[in-house]
Amino acid sequence: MTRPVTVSTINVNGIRAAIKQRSPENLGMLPWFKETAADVVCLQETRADDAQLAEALAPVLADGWHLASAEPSMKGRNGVAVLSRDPIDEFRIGCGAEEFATHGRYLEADTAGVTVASVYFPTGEAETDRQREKERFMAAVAARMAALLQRSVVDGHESVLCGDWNIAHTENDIKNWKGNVKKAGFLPQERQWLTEVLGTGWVDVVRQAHPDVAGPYAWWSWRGKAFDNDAGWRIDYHLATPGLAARATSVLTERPAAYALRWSDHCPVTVHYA
Amino acid sequence: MTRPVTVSTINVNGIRAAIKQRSPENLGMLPWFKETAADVVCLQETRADDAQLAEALAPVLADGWHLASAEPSMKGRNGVAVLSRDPIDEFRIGCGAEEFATHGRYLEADTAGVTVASVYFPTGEAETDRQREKERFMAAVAARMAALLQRSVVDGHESVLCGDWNIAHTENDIKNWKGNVKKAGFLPQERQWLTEVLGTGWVDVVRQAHPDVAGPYAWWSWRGKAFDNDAGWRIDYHLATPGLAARATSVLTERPAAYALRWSDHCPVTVHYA
DNA sequence: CTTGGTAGG
DNA sequence: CCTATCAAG
Repeated sequence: MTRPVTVSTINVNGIRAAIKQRSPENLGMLPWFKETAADVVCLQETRADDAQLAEALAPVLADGWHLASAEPSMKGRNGVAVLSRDPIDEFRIGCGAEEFATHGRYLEADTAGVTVASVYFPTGEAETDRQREKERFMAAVAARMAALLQRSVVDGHESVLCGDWNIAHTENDIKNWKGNVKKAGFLPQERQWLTEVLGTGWVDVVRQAHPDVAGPYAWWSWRGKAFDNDAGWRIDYHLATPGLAARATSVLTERPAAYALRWSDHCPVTVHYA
Repeated sequence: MTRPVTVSTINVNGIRAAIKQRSPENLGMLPWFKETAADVVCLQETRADDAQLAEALAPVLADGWHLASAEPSMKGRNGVAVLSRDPIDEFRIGCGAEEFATHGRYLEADTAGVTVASVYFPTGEAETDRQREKERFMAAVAARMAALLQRSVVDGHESVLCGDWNIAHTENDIKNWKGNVKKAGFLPQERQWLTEVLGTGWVDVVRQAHPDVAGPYAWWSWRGKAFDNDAGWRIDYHLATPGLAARATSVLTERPAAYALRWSDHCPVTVHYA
C-alpha cells in the first residue's frame, strides 16, 4: 500500500524553452531528467498544449516516463503536468471549480500508491480583478484539499499537492519581505489563507525540514542580479497529508550553481517519502 | 562637381538584430562597417525609430559616419536610413506621396556630390489590398524618379536610388522563376513597371555589369536550404541616372561565405562610381 | 529579463 | 525561419 516515492516539482516557465540547449555549458532540462532521483515530477507553466508538451518531452517519454497533462485553453499560458516512472492509474483535471476547469492549473495523478497534484496558482495583482480571480482559485483549491485530507483520515490514502502557489507564507519565505507587503504573493490575506490551510492538518514539507531559516528559495526573478544575490521567494511547495509528510526523509531545493546554468526562473524541489 | 563615390545598399532586416553578435564566428554587421570600401551606405528595414537606430549605430557614428533616417510610424516595421562618411548636406523624407510620408520607406540624402536614396518597397501580396498599396508606392516612386532624371538632364546633378524593390525584373533575377509567376515580387505588372522605369533612362547598374547571367542574387529566405542552394532573388537594386551609371567601375554583390555568417536575409550590394 | 503568440517578411 | 511587438510573469 504505502511504498517509497520521490516527488519533484518545478515550474518550467515554458517547457519548450526549458528543454532547449542554451549554450555549450547549459544543456537545458533534459540532463536533469537523466540525473534526478525523482519517481514523480510535477511540472507547472508548461505553456504548451498536449501535443506540444508530448513533443517537447519525447526524449523523456522514450525513457519510459508516463505523462498526464492539463492543457490550457489559452495558448502559451499556464499548463500543468505530472510525469511518473510508474504507470499513472488515473488522473483528474481541475479541482472541481468550473471557472478553472480548462485553465491548465490543477491536475491530480494517482501513481506509486499516492495522489500527486501539480498546481499552478494565478500570479495575482493587488487590488485588481486578477487578485480576485486568484482568491477564487485559492478557495477552490482549499475545498478540494479538505476532501483529500478527509480521505487520508478515512482510508489512509495519502496525497501531496506540489506546485507554484505564487504565495510566500512567512517572512522567512521571501528575501525582501518588507518591500513586498503590499504586493501580490505576500499579501496578508494570502498568507493568512495558507496559515488556515496548514491549520487543517496539511504539512508544508520543505518548511518542516527547514524550520526557522530564511529560504530555501526556489524562485528568482530573471531581472537584475536577483539570482546572484539569492533575492528569491519560496513559493513552490509540497503540501502533504500528515501521514505522507511524516515519511519525508530527504528534502532538496535544487538551486542552480550559476545563473548561466538556469533553464527556468524556478528550480526543482524534490522530496523523498520513505 | 563629380567625384568618385562608393555606394552600398543593404536591407538589414532589423538593425538591432543585424548589429548583434550571433556566435564567436559571426560578430554581426559592425565588422562589415570597419571593412567596407563604401562611402555611402543605404539601409532598409531598420525596424527601429530614430532613437533606437542611433543607439544601435553608435559604434559606427563614433567612427565619424553621418546619419540621416526616415523612421516608420508603425513600431518595428520598415525604416530606411543613409550613412555617409561625408557630411549629408540635406535629406528629404518621402517621395512626395502623402500616403507613404511616415512609412519609413523613402529617404533622399545629398552627399558626396550626388543624391542617394534609400528605398524600401512594400512586399505586396497578390490579389489583396497589400498588392494595391505596393502598386501605389510604385507609381509614387516612378513620379519622383521622373523628376530626378529630368534634373540630371537639366543641371547634371546625378542620383542613384538604392534599396529593396521587392520586385525581381527578369527570369535571370530569381532562381525559381517558374514557381513564382503568380507571387508578389514577380508579377507581370511589377516586372513591366520596372521595364518602363528603365525605359525612361534609369540604369540597373548591377545588371549592366552582369548581363545575361542568372543572378547575382542578394536575398535568400531564411527558410530551409534556400541560401545553401543559392535559391535567391535579385530584388536589391542600384538604379542610377545614366551619367552616374556610366561611372560604375566596380559592382559587388557581397554574398556571405556561409549561412552561419549571415546577419541579414539580404546581403550588401556595393558599387564604385569613379 | 524571459516566455510564447502574433503579424510580417 | 527570422524580426519586432505584446501581454504576462
